[in-house]
Amino acid sequence: MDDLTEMLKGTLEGCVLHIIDTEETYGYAITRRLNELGFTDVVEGTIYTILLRLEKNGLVQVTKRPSGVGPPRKFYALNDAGRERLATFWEKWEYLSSRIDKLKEGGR
Amino acid sequence: MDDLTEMLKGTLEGCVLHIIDTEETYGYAITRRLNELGFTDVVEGTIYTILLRLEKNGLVQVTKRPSGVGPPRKFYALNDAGRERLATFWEKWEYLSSRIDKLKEGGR
DNA sequence: TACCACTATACGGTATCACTGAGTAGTGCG
DNA sequence: CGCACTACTCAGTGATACCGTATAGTGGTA
Repeated sequence: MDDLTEMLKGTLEGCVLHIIDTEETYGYAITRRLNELGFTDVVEGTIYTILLRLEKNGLVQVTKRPSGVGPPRKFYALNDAGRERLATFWEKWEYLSSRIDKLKEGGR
Repeated sequence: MDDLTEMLKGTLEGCVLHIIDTEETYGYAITRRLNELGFTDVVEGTIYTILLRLEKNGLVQVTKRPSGVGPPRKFYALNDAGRERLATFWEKWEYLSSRIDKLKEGGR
């Protein structure tokens, strides 16, 4: 699938929030997970900017832990604000995708 | 529904292309149509920037016609490049929305 | 030892897009 | 005359994903 960059704006952050919500994890692993899930072109740099933003906006709790196979990892977990943001994301996504699908069906 | 701005990136242009594809129409009317379809916060200025971009990128054919109730209207119709872009948009949308839905279901 | 691959994060800069706000202009109605 | 509605333009803003480069730890191999 060619360039999804623009379409990912607003949604990629939501995907990251969702992954963190299902399991406390770190940037490198999140990137690999997204790649598996079909977001094949997403690279580490993109995810790290999102994670730093989440941290700066107070949506996550961060824990640094040694790795054994490389530099220490920063594990992320959602706090209450993060879970709220995630819920809002899904609401927006449902709203938008339903409108788009309706538009496609030619309905009004 | 509160701010959808970021999530609309990449998709709003596709919606405009779709509307133009179903009927030769103009900016003001496209805005009203989108408002009816649930994109309640979309305003004229946003649509005009998209239309000018489509024109600049050679995806539409433009015809100016007098209105009777105001300044002349610029009617837009898709050309071959525009129809191709629209098809690509739907492919991307299907791809993205299927991945997001799968992510939400917790599937892999 | 030296080199490379893989793991892991940070950060300055860029492009693109939706959006804002201000301006111009035509018609009709009180 | 002023106001509402119609209709378009354009310079500037903010948010986001992405790129390129840098740094650093571990382990394998020549």
